Amino acid sequence: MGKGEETRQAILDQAIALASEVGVSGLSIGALADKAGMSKSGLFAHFGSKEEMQLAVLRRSQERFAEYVFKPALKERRGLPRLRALMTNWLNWTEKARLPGACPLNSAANEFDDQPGAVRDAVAAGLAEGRRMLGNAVRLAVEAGDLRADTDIEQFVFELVGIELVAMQSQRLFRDKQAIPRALDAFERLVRDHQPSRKE
Amino acid sequence: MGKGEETRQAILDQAIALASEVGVSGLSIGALADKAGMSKSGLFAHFGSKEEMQLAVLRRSQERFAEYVFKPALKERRGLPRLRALMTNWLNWTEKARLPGACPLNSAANEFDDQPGAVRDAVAAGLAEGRRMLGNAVRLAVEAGDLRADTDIEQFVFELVGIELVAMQSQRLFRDKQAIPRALDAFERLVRDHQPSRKE
DNA sequence: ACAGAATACGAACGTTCGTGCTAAAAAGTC
DNA sequence: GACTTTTTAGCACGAACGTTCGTATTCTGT
Repeated sequence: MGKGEETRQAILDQAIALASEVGVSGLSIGALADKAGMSKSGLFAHFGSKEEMQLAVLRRSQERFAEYVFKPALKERRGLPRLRALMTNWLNWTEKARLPGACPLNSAANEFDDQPGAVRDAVAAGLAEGRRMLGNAVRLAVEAGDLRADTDIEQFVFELVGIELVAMQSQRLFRDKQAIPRALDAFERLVRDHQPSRKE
Repeated sequence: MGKGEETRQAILDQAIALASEVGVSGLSIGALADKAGMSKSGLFAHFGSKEEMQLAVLRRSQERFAEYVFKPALKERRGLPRLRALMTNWLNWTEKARLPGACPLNSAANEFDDQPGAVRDAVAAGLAEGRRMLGNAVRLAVEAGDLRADTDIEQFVFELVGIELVAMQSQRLFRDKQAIPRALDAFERLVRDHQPSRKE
């Protein structure tokens, strides 16, 4: 890895941290350059445009997300244990990744949902992939017999995402210490509702 | 109502619409002045500072929210019917209010959760009040015997908010037509889980 | 109709925005 | 160690940002 790629990665690490506080659209080249300890134009040269920088930040965020949420969950047994691990990793990942603020992907989802363009597309694709992988974990839980066979997987994922979103709002906006416990309670209720009947 | 107050209200109506597309922090005085058909300085004089304008927009959004979500729900019988009305009104209110984008309060919640200051405080207070009123409706449903007496009201509201948030993300980011039906399904499942036993 | 107040405008402020251009410094290659 | 390529800094640009100020216009009460 040449010097260029090295500093590029360092920039992106700072960028993720900054974006988690001010959002992806609030990420300005000048402020990021200051934080990274280099000149505006020097930093700019790595990306060529602000939009390209935003896309790079999103890609990097997604990598980190996979690293902190999906990868460790693979150690758990397919089915409910893995699904539960996914959920708890998801609820804690920004903290584990030492981000000072919110999940950049989620912030960007709110900022760009009405701004057509490449950034919006990337955000949508990123979150869609997250839902897809979550759906896969749910499907495995069904196949393992941990959830009822007639479970509506998309609906299940839909509700999981809702639990995550409200937990983040409660935690970040209201500083509610009970946010994660409440989210886990909601998760367990959801699972209980889809428990296979005993005789199966 | 003098001329001043009149145009001030007109400005705020435009501001809510614009904020629903670009967010409350993305709301710039110049762009709003263009949209309102007046000069930057003329508009600015109505508020004295950008922050004051943002606070006015939030207050106005909250009024509109109450008008479209809470007020019509009062026509329904206390208990489950009113709660259901609240939920459907909530899921559709931006459309009913003819906002071109998302709920400004929700956007602001994401933008300001890491930006200490008066705006953040106002957003938190606004959403907290929303949760409180929702909690009140849940409590009435418990008292009416529509929900189990041991219902954890805060937890119930928590899950309602989650349903709303994921519905908005699905609708706005993914243009998912099934978002509202899925949200209503989730709501009915939540209600079913808290149904009083038959013999009571 | 007229005086006084309220409201709106245009111009300009200093700053920051994203983005080029050019030259210096650093890194990689032989 | 010289040469080439890559990386960084410096400077400037036009535009937009929030804000101030002085002046013009429009409203309001009498």
